[in-house]
Amino acid sequence: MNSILSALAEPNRLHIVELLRDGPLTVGEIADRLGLHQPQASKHLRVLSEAGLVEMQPVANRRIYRLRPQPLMELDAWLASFRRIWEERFDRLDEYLLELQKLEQKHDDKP
Amino acid sequence: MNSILSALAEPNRLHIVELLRDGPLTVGEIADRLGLHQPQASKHLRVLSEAGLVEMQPVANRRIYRLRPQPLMELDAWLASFRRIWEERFDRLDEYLLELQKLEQKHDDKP
DNA sequence: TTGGAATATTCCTGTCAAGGTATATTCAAG
DNA sequence: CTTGAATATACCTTGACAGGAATATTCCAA
Repeated sequence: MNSILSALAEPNRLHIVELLRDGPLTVGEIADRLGLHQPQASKHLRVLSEAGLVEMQPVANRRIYRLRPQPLMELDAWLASFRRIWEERFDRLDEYLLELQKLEQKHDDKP
Repeated sequence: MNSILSALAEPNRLHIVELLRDGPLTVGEIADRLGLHQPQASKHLRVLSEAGLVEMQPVANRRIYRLRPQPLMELDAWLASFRRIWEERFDRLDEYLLELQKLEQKHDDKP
């Protein structure tokens, strides 16, 4: 979960993932479209690869990179656990304020 | 989108967000549960706040922090654009290989 | 078999962010 | 008004990471 998020947190890498959403690409094409030098593209792809976000298939000289769905599915599952917050307007602030108040009162009790 | 991801990429901050999923908390409580010093907790909350992931309401001495759904909804929407990839087993690798082959042939044509 | 294209790796450097510590601020209670 | 609790901020140091440039590797074609 964490390696996924930090992989996606880098703007160029996020951009790469978005590029690959439309289909596989070679390193050179990715570097071109992002205006990156080839080594930086390779390095970003390495990070994405270690996070499991992409996989590579060599074809002669080139390396074709494509998305792997699993990490995105994990992220989706994680997000799902928050969905009630916006679907049910789940808040609990009032509840929490009451609890705080109770704690204050207990604190005031002299034993 | 980017500030959201980099905010969540830090393990302690991800943890804070998960804590707040169950309801609002004060800075001190958050620091306690994560085993953080109070200043670090405040700093992480600042980052989360700037990313719009949390909001704060002062109550006397304390600051109560709670989740804000919107950024998580944005993340969800972004993820949605990838959902076809794993729902339809969308791949396009074969397509792409064919395209590559065509390019090779064109490259071989002597004008 | 030699050359050039495509890619990965290495080394260097600068920047940024996180933790630690000290301090400032605000508030309630006595 | 003073004290202590809760929180935010500032400053410093250190480690991680991204970009740049050079180089190694692999493969195809002539």
